[in-house]
Amino acid sequence: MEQIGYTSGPPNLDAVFSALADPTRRAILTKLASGEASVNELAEPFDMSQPAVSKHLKVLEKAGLVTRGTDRQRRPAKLNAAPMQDAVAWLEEFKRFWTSSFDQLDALLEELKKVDE
Amino acid sequence: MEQIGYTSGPPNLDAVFSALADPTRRAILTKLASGEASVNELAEPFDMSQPAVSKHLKVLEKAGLVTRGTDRQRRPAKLNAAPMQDAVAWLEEFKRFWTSSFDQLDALLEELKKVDE
DNA sequence: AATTAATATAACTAATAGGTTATGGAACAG
DNA sequence: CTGTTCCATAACCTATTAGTTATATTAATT
Repeated sequence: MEQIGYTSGPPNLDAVFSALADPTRRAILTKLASGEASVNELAEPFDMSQPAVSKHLKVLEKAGLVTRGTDRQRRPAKLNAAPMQDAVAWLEEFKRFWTSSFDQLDALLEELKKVDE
Repeated sequence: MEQIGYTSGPPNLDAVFSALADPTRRAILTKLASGEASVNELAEPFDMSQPAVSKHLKVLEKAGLVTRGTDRQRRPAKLNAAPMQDAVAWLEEFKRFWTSSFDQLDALLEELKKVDE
């Protein structure tokens, strides 16, 4: 048994990091953190057309960060933060590895000290 | 006094997330976690030309994730993980906010329960 | 001084991103 | 039915990205 990731399917780090690389999309996600929102609601604060926001939502959907519902004519966007765990996991794994390199360096430096004594 | 960020200058989240969105660049960073490396050393494992790697390094430099040194003709790349803290900070802040929204929802649900009693 | 090695830069290409306006379609409201 | 609201899609534009090959630059070697 092998732990593959926190989300179903392969963790698409490219898509997640890429989705997070745009300030409009980060703002959308932040807004969605307080609850579902319709496309128009999301578009309102931005100096941007409705289709532009729809496109951003599609990018977020492909990254798995957003799902869409149905409520009358509205297709409210809902946050799914799970894929962010993939990003966090990569960063933490990186930090762990990086730190261990540092530890090795520390060990090496300790060795060198001993030789000096 | 206000805490602006963990790195000097404005935390360029766009550049950092964008830099991390490419698998080649993540691999380069991972390699650099074990120590400096020359452009050729970095290019070797990839089926990719040297100029392509130089370009990736430039992207990483602009994101502040890599600095370049000088050693004879080599210009070794060195990891600077600090800007990753900006990404981590955004994700943690997001998680915090998201969680608090959940707490609010919990509180609301508790309220609704009470009304039901 | 000439050659080699390591890297950068230029010029080009194809694909993708991020925006626009215009239009289409589904779900209501009257 | 008719019109309106909400959203998606199409077609288009421009800029950026990620790669290429070819060439220039810089430092070391002989």
